[in-house]
Amino acid sequence: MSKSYQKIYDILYDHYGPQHWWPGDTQIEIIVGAILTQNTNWKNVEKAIINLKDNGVLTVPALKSIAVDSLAEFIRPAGYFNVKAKRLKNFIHFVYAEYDGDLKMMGKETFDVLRPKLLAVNGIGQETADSILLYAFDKPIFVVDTYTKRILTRHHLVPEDIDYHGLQEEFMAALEPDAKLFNEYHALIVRVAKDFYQRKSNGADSPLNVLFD
DNA sequence: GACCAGGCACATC
DNA sequence: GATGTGCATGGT
Repeated sequence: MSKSYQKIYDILYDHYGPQHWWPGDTQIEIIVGAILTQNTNWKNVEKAIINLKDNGVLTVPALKSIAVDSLAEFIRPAGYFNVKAKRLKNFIHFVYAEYDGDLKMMGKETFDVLRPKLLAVNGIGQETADSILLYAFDKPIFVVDTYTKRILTRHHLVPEDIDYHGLQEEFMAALEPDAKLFNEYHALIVRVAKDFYQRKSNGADSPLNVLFD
């Protein structure tokens, strides 16, 4: 095992235990959440998801039928609601154009075929694509986010100017290509980050602060 | 009231 | 190719 990626994982897992990610029950709920959480607090996303559920819109066909303006109103609490409504629509159009509206069919694609297709959808960038691949379709790909970069650069494990792909390669070269491991690892990183910033605002301290310092 | 939150696309130089 | 900006709500 190169560097200390496994060690960081072990520290986090021993402290927090399994995170049971993604916080969502169905594939479409996971995908919608992945788009809505772009640069947005998860609590706000939850409010939007509840609106969609309560109004019976959290299905692929319902998202196809609903007018983009109505959709935007439902997801208002998640912020950027106009652009995100369009992004959800873009994804749904893609599912119908390529897979006849069938996520199961979509899931049969290998991730090296599916990833570029997702990235071609306007509004789906690298992190969103990888979140969908890993958490909705169980494909073994490591999801990188701003927390991941912050932890590694502050440990001087990677250069400051490393890009998304470089960072992803770091983990995927160092770890077994296991969807379960990648799932848990990313979730733990988000968990420790939230935990840290909350404690920081409370003025408390923790041994895990070394992960951010 | 400023600042941040599990990004992304697009404009401009 | 690098850097800047709009998108927007809700919690601290």
